[in-house]
Amino acid sequence: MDRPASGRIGGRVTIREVAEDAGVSVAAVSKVLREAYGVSDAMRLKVRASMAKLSYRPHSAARGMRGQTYTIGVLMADIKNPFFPELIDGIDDGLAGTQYVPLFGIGRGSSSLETTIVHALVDRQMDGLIMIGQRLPTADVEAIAREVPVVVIGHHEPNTMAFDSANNDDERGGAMVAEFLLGQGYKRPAMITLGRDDLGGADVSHKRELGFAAALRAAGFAGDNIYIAPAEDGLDDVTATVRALLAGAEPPDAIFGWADYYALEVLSAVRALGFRVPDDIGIIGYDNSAPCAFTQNDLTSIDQSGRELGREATRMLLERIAGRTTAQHMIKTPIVRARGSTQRPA
Amino acid sequence: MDRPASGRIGGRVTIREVAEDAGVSVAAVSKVLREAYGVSDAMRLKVRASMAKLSYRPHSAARGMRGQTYTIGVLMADIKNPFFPELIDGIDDGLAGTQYVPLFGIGRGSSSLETTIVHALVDRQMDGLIMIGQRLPTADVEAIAREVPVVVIGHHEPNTMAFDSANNDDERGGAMVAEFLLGQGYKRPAMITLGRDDLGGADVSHKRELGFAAALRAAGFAGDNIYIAPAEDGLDDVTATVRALLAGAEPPDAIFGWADYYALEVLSAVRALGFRVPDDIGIIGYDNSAPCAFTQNDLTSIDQSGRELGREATRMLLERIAGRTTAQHMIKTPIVRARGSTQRPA
DNA sequence: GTGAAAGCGCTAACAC
DNA sequence: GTGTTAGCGCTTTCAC
Repeated sequence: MDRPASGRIGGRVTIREVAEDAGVSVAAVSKVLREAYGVSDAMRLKVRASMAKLSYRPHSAARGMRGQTYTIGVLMADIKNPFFPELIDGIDDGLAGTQYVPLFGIGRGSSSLETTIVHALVDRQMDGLIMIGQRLPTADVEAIAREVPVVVIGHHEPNTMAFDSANNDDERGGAMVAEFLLGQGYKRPAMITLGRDDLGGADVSHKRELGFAAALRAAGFAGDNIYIAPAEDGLDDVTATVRALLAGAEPPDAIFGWADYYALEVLSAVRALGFRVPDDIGIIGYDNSAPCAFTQNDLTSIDQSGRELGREATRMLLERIAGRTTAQHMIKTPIVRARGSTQRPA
Repeated sequence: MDRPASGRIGGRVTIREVAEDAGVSVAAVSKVLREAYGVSDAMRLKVRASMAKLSYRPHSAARGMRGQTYTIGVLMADIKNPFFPELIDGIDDGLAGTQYVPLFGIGRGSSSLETTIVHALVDRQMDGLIMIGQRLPTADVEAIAREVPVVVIGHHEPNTMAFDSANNDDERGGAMVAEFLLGQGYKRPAMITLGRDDLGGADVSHKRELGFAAALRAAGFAGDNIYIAPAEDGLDDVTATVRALLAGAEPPDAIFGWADYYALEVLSAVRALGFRVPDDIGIIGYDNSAPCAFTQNDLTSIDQSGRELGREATRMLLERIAGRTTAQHMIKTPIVRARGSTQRPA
C-alpha cells in the first residue's frame, strides 16, 4: 500500500518523506532539523538536499507536542503606543540568526483581555513569553512563569525569582524630568499620569510619579504644590485634565506627560486652548518615541533605549528557554533628549 | 501503575484527566469540547463541570494535529500605520463570541520578511490568514491560499478565485480627493505616493493615483500638469519630496498624501518649510485614522471604514474556514471627512 | 449515545 | 552513527 498523501495535514511534505527521499531514518532527519549531535557530515548534506528538493518545512504544532515550537509569544498591551515598535525592533534584533519567530497577541489595556491572550499564547505552546506593558498583578505573572519562561518589559518587580525583567530606571527618569524643567527655568511643573493605583508599585507610571515628586521636594516644593493629575479614563480624558489644570488659580507653566502618547495629547490640548508651546507652557514626554522628532511636535522626552530593552529582554528569554532558572532584572539609565517643546524663551 | 503527570507538557491537565474525573471516555470530552453532535445533556453537564473543576484548557497544538487550532493568523505589514489598529478592532469584533484567537505577525514593508512570516503562520497551523497591507505578488498569495483560507485587506485582485478580499474603492477615493480639493478652490493639487510600481495593479496607492489623475483630467488638467510624486524610500523620503515639490516653478497649493501616515509627514514638512496650512497649502490624507482628529493635525481624510473592513474580512474568513470555496470581494464606498487642513480662506 | 483505538508529525530514549 | 519505536494531547472513525 502506497498512500503517502493520505490524511496529511494540508497535504504537506513530512519528515517521513524527506527520510525516504534521502534514504535515511526519520530520526536522522529530526536530528539534522534540530542540529543535534550524532549525525555524520555526509548524512547531514544528503538530508539537507532532500529537504530543499521537497521544500520541506517542519510542522510546528507537531514539534511542539514533544519539543519546542521555536515560537516566542509577545503580549503587547496596546498597539497604539508609539514606543512599542522600538521594542519590537529590539526583539527582532535579538531573534536574528535563530530559528525563533515572534508572534504577537494585542491587548487593549484591559487585564482580563491580557489574561485571555496570555493563556492563548501558552495553550499554543509558545517556548517563551515577552510581556510588554502588561497590567497583570505580579502573582498572575508568576503563575504564568511557572508554565513557561517569561520576561516582562515595563513592569518593576526586582525581587521576584519567577521571571526576568528589562526596564529603565523610571523613578530616576521621573526625577530627571523635574530637574530638567526646573533647570530650564520653569517654576511650576505638573505631571499628567495614568493614575491606576490598582496596578501597584510595579507600574512604571507610578515609579515616574515617585521620582518626579521626590525631585520637586528636594528642590523645595511642598506637598500641596506638587501637582500630579491622573487621566484615568485614558487618552480621551487627557484634554479634560489639561483644561482643569490650566483653569486653576495657579496654573502650571510646564506639563510632564507620563508617556509620549499622553504628552502628545497634552501638546495638542494645550495648543487647542490657545497657549503657545514652549513660551507659555513647556511640555515633556517619556520614551523618546518616533513622533517626538516630528517637526510640529518637537517634543522633549526621556530616552529609555527601547530597542536595547527589547534586545536584552530577548536575550534573557532565550537564556531562560535554554535552562537558566535564576532571575535577571536589568535596569537602563534614562537620558534626557531636549527639544523645542521645553525651550524657555530668554 | 498510576502516573498521570509523567511526561506531560508543562504538567498541564489533559483531556484524559477530565475524562477520568467525569467518569466518561476521552472521546466524549472531545465531543463536548468541539460542541459536536451525539452527546447527552447529562454527559455534557458532567464534563463541563470537570473541566471547570480542573481548570482544563485544551492544548492547541495537539488539537491542530488532527483538527483546528482555533487560531487566526494576521499578517500586519507594518505596525506604525495608524490605520491598522482600526482594522484590528474590526477583527476583534468579528471574532467575538467564537473560540478563535487572532495572533499577529508583524512585518516592516519588506516582502521577503512577509513571506517568512506567512510561512511561520502556516507552519504553526493557523486555521486561516488575514493579510493586511501586504506586498506579496498575487501569485504568492494564491499559493498560500491553496494551503489555508486567506482574506486580504488592502490589495485589489477582484478576479482571483483563490482568496477573498475586503477593500474600499481606492480608485473612487482617489478621484474624490481631487474633486474635493478643486471644490474647495485649490488650483494645483499634487499627490505624494508610495511609488512602488513593482507592486502591480493590485496596490491601493496605485489605485488612488489612477483615480486622482482621472478626476483631474476630467476637470481639464493636462497630463503634464498632474503632479504625482513618489516618495519611494518610505517616510524618510517624504520631507525631501515635499521640498522638491514646493521649490518648483509652479508649486502645488494642495497636497494629497496617499495614506494618513504619509499625509501627517507632509503636514509636518510643509509647516517646517514655513508654509501655513491650510492658507498656503491644503493637505489631505487617506484612511481617516485616529491622528487626523488631533487638534494640531485636524487633517481632512478619506474614510474607508476600517473597522467594518476588518469585521467583514473576518466574517469572510470564518466562512471560508467553514467550507466556502467560492471567492468574495467586498468593496466599501469611501467618504470624505473634511477638516481644517483643507479649509480654503474666503 | 458512548467508548476503544488509530494516528496526526514530530522528538527522544534506546538498541544496534 | 544510525535506526526503531513509543508517545506527546487531541480528533475521528467505527463498533457497540
